[in-house]
Amino acid sequence: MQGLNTEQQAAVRHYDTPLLVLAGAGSGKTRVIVEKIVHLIEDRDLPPRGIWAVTFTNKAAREMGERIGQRLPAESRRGLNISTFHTLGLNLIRRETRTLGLRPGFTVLDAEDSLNLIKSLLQLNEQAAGLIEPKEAQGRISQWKNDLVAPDAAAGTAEDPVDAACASLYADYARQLAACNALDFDDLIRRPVELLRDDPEARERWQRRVRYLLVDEYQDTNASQYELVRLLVGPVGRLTAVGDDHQSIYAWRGARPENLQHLKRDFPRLTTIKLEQNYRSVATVLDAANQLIAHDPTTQPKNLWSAVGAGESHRVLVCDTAEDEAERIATDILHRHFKDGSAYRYFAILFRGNHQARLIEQQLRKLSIPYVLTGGQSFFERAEVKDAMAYLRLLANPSDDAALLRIINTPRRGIGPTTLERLGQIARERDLHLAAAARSVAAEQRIDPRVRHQLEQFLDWLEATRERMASEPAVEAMRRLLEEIDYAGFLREQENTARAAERRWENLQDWLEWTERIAEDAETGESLSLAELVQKMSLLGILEQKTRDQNDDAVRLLTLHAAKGLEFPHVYLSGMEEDLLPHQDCQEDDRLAEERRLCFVGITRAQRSLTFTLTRRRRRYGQWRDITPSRFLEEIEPQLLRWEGIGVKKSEEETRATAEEAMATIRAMLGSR
DNA sequence: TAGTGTTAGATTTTT
DNA sequence: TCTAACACTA
Repeated sequence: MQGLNTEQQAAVRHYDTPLLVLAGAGSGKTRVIVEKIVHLIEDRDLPPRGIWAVTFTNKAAREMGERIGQRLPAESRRGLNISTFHTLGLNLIRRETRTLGLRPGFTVLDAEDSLNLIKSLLQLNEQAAGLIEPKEAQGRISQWKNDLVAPDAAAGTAEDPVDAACASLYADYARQLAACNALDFDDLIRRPVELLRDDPEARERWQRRVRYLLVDEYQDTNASQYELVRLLVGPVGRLTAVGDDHQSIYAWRGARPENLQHLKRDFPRLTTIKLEQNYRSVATVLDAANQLIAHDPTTQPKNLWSAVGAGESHRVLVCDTAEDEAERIATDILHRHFKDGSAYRYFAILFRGNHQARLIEQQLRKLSIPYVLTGGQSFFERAEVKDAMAYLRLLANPSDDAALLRIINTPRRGIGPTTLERLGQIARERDLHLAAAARSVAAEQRIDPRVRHQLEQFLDWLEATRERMASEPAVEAMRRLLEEIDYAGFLREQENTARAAERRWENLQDWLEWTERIAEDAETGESLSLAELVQKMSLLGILEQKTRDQNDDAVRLLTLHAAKGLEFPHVYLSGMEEDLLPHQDCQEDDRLAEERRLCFVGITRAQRSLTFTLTRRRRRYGQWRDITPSRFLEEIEPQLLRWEGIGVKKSEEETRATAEEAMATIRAMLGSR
């Protein structure tokens, strides 16, 4: 309890009724959750395995685990359940596999697999083909799933042809997933909810297991996640929910910030505690944040204050073009790095859209400023990693059609689209998964003998490998598998340069090491089965370890969304312009309010200094457009802002002069050492 | 199956 | 204006 303020202590101690902690930005909410878990174990004598803490990201779960590790010795925290919503769902499904009508070794499809599946189903569905885009259908189906609407119910409520077509596709999709013994991400929440809702015995079993539940970032829960919370906690409601409606920025993907309000409705004995003392930022940063968020009509008022220090007013840099903006940010950082000796990692540049990062990256590179770009999609989508995963998945689950489709001709085995098309037909006719269809075809005359031979060989090889896997560590088997299919050779064939092939091969080596770590990492110490391993890996994503390695001294580039939960001494908020922030597609009330909160999140990331930047004109889709400063700047009191560069239109020459001046400063500083 | 032409669309994203 | 995904052709 040491070092906690009165409200924080109250939140930690509160036990008998459900609790909602409205935790303002930087108010030490993770600390409260961690201390509360310690309190539950040490003072309330709850067994660790009865305590469940749920987060949204693996990163948050890991951090929480680490912080608990610093507070409690291993033996007193053994069995503690700290995980993401999805991992919690997966674990529940694993224990209830049969009850749910799944076979062991079921697959968890990622978004890309699910999209591919939808694409292929779309072609077959006469009602839907041509009428809808795969992405659109995927989004609609996901919405239904998150709202716990079954396919037939969706069909029943569909109001227009597009909706009806989506509903019909939803039915196909559900059927196909069942046939493949596969689940998508949404199912990891939805299936447990349905089970707990419809099966009183299962519900009781789980409510006994969950003696206390803590949920982080409650404003980000969607309808099914909230339902899962309710069902796990039962009517007694041993629950602490921590959240902040001011930081609700994910409504666009199904989050229901009103779930904060619903808690009062569903748990009448709910107690609410507000945390308003901020431990992160100087006063001027909080002033700006408070003033801005006061304009949000959809959220509850909250007033952040801090004892960190007064702080200065915030600069607003008005730049001519986006190039100019990028350059001024870069030179500014360079200046402050050398002049004030601030490490590069103390700076973060935030933006609304990823495309804005491009120019900034260029400028940083030009000035040799080290940076890391968080988020984006590059590493996640690495084909080589997805291929390897698909092999593992297919070995664990022979009916994983998505995995089979991905790798049956990778590397080339002469099994092209025509063959696959025919296989798909046969599979549908006889109600088989693709591998089984291939097996039955191989024994028949319906397909070109050469292709038939290829198929047979592939299936035999797969079977042999599967048997071997039972008696050998998965990673070893996987190494051998990659040799056998000469994946390295395949990469060399694919890539133009040997270097590129080399790099991708190295990615795979990284992946293998990572796999090995996960295989051993099981809490029990015993190694995981292939199916367990694959399931766990599908939820983790290789992204995790990569970002971890990047603790070096570098400027951070992030989207506003990706910045949530982080803090930096010096923050640059770029593109403070109408149509960018707020984004042009978010002019309607609710969405506009969310844009404002996004800006609020950006501001509250700053510990010591905050710099807004904007341009006068920007190229948009090839057209030059005059820019209006963001309305959000007007919602902050003028005396808090220090505008620089208004009315001064910089010439090319002057721009260059700025850069040269910066370089001269640096040379001087380096020379004087 | 690689190579070329055409067209839409261009926010935020975790699991 | 640029890109990426697709459909079509050789």
